[in-house]
Order: sequence, then structure tokens, then C-alpha cells
Amino acid sequence: MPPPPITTTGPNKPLHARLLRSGALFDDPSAAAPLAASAANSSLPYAISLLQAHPTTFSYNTTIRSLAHGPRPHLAVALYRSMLLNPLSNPNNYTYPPLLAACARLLPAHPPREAAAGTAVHASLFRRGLESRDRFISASMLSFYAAAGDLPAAREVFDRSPPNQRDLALWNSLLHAYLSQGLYTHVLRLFRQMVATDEVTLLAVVSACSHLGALDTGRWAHAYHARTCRNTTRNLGTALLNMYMRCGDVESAWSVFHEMLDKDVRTWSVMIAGLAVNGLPRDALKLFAEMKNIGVDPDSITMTAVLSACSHAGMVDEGKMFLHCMPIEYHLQPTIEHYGCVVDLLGRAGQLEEALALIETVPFKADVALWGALLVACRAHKNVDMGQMAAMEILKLDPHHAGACVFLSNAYAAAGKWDLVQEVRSSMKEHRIYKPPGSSIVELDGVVYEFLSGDHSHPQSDRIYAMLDEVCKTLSLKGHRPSTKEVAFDIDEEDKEVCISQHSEKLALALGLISTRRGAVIRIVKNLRICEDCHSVMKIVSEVYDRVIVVRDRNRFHHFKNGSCSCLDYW
DNA sequence: CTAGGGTTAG
Repeated sequence: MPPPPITTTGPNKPLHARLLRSGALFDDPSAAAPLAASAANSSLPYAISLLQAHPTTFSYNTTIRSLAHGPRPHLAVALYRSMLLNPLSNPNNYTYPPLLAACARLLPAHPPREAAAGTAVHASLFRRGLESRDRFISASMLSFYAAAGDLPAAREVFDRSPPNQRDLALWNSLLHAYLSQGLYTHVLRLFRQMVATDEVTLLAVVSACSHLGALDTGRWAHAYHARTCRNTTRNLGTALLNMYMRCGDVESAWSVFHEMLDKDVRTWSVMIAGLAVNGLPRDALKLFAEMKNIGVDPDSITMTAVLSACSHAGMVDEGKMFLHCMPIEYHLQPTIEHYGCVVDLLGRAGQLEEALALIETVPFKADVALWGALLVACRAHKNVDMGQMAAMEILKLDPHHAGACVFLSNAYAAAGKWDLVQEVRSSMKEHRIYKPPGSSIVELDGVVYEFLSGDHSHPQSDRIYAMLDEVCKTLSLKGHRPSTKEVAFDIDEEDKEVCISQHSEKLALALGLISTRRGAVIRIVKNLRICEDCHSVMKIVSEVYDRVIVVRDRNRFHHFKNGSCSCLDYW
């Protein structure tokens, strides 16, 4: 055995010195392993010199693990490669989980390359016959493929793992894989097949309910947790709070919030953001003041929620004030998202020139979101010239941006520039640029139904369209005329009316009316922003049919009750 | 021989 390295740069010199003095480093070479592992992230050359002196599988494994969780995970992969070259060490089942975790952490920076690295690691462990011998390897492979966005591969790892390895962690990995890919109904379906569950399971389920706006299922998950668990951790509490807020149930959110004894800045931020989008922006700002009073420091996310509250309340001056005092009062540098909130705030309030001026002074390169906020404001306030400019800027950054293409096409159409309209549209066709189709989901008796515009797939489709007809008749008696001005492109007026009368949220509403009684709450979640016509229809229906209608659109909630909306028509 | 996998807002 070579002598232990003498070094003057080791970070754990006292320990090293003690091991040298006692002779432990000579008698027991494995003493080098924890030393190398603890040094790996602060003094890699020192760790490597220890490894060179004691190149055991164990010392490589612990050092790889340490690097995998450190600030430069690619070093874990590099060390693995040098391990392969070292005849005294042989990768085993302890080598791969941290290695795969390191590959997963590298993915955001170089997706294709690191995905290939992870697949190579998979091949390597397969050659060693370790593929289905260890449940930890299965779980980390599953997580790696999930992080790489390769859900079929992740699912295959699960399906191929021997049943005795399908423990709770493996199920949870799969659950979170579906969650990360936005397959929320799959999360719920999978959950129903699970026998054992824990907090991590519930986190995925509750988060899926938040995205779906599936309040009944979310409430059920809450009750299930209350029944099976003694206490609620801060994470799960915050997830439940978020779920109630994202389902538009502000009261339940408050009650979870009050029950939580150990709130952290996330808990407060979720609450503030939830109030902001549920038509209670002033309560959001009050809560922000309370949070500061009890000594919780806001973070960047909190400030986004605060700016969103200002935006929904139309509080332009307060919003600008918060943005400008962030560095001084909260020691937070505004990010491009914060500037985006203020562009949105100014834009909604119709101060388009100032919004544009802000974009031009932002200390970052303006991104699609920033110009997008301005574009939406230009559309709402009918400033075609500035809107065209914003759309051009967006297309410079993202030539396939559907919203910008549609805006330009409509602007050219309105100006009678048909050749330009044709140009935009054929380019859209050529590049297969579509606006995502509008879809709405409504949960009735714990079952989630999804509708697309003009959808006939529901088994009760005939009744739904009959109901829709009845609603239309009632509305015209009330003097409602369809407002078609937001419809894209220049299809003729009658087609426009048919088109908007079958918007997905109207179909969801019709099913809700069929399935509930007077006084009930109908909750609809829409993937895009609600259009003006649907908004006024919802208002009238809430009064005539005596229902509370809660619509979550892409940006906020609309609580319709007795003929008016919580947004006070400012959205 | 030692050690290891699942979760954390928009």
C-alpha cells in the first residue's frame, strides 16, 4: 500500500492529521473514504490524492456520491470514468444511484448530451447484471428518465422491476414522473392503484389536483391524509393550501393556513398569490404586511405574488413602488419576471407608453414574456401600432410564437392588407404554428370531464347542446348579444357566433347546469384566458340559473355570483 | 464489511 498523501491544502487537516498520527490511514485504508468524500466538493485534488492512495470501490462510491450532490455534478461522472480505468475498483450497486442522480441534475444545461450519458450509464450497469437486482438502482433510473422527459422509458423501468422491488419510493418516483410531465389525471389514476402511501405520495396527488382544479378529489385527498396521518408537515400543508387556492376555494385555504403552526415564506407566498388571483388582491397586500410584521423575509416569489396583487387591483403606483424598493427594503434584485409583472400592471391599466418605456429600460435583454405582456395589453386597449411592434419583437425571439402571428394577421386583416395576411397565415401553416385549442375541465361528483371547443365526445352530448340552446335563448331574452370581436381571423360573423357559442367553457357550464341544482357551485378550469363573451354569459347565468360559477383561467379566477364577477370586469 | 432511491410554489 502506498503511503498516504501528505498535503497542505486539505480542508479537513485536523482529521487528516489525527488519522496520520494514530496510524489509522495506514492500518485501515477505508478511513480514507469518508475523508475523500467530505473533501470532494471543497478540495478535489486532495480528494483525488486520497483516492489514488486508496482506490477502493467504497472510497470511489462515497466520493462520487458527494460530488453528485455538490455544486458541480459533472465531476461525479468524470470520477466514475476514472474509476472504470482503475483495476482496483469495480462499480457495484452503490455506484449507480448517485451517478444517475448526477446525470439527471446535469440535464437542464445540456439535455441531449446528458441524456445520452445517462443512457450509457444504464447500459453500463445492465452489462454488469445490476439492472433489476437493486431497488435503489430502479428508482434512480426511473427518476433519471423522468428528468430527461422520457416517460415511456421511466414507465418501462417500473414495469420491468421485479414486484418485490416496487416499494413505496418506486411508486412515488413514477407518480412524480407523471406529475412533472403534466399528466395529472394519470397521477390520480396511478394513486388509486397504490396500496401504501405516505406524505410524498400525497404531495403528488394534491399537486395534481391543484393543476386540474379538481376540488372534490383534493378535498378527498385532504381527508384521506387527515385519517391516515397524525400531523401535517409544512410542505404538505403548503401544497394543500395551494390546492384550495388553485381550486378557487379561498375559505378552505384560510382554514388550512390558520391551522398551520410552522409557516415559512413559501406558505405565506402561496397564500398571498392565491388571494391576488381570487379577486381579493387587497387582502393579499394586507397579508403581506402581516408577514413582514411577524418577521418573515419575503423572497423573490413573494414579490411576484405582491406585484400580481397590485396588478389585479389596478394599483399602479403601489406596484411601481414595490418594484423600486425591492433592493433597498428587501435586499432582492428584481428579476425579469418582476419587470414582467409591472409591464402587465401598466398594460392592464392602459398605460401602454409607460409599459413600453419600462421594457426599454429593463437591465436585461427583453424576453418573449415581457413583450408578450405588452402585446396582450395592446390587444386589450386596441393599440394596433404598438401591438404590431411588440409582435415583431416577439417573432425575432421566437419565430413560431402563435399569439404574435395571430395578432399580426388580425391587425393586417383589419387594415385590409390581405397580401400580408396571406403571408402570415401561409407561414403559420408551413411551420405548423397553432394556438393551443381551448379546453375546459369541470369536476362533477368527483369525476373530471374535459371539453374542447365544439366537442361532441361526452356521452350526454345531446343534452349538453340542448342545454346550451336553452341558455342562448334565455340570454337573448336578457338582451345579451354575442361579442365576437376577440375571435381570431376573418371568418364571417355567423360562423363566429357559432364558434364562440361552443367555447369549451360554455360546454362545461352546460354540463354543470344539467348536473347540479340551484344554489350549487360549478367549478371550471380553462387552459386559456376567458373571452369577453363567455365572461358576460357566465355573469348572466349565475343570476338566472342561481349558481355560483368559479372559472379558473390561465391568469386568475372569476367568481360569478348573482350576476357579477369578483374581477369587477377588470382582467 | 461500511453506503444508496422518492417530495419542495409560478
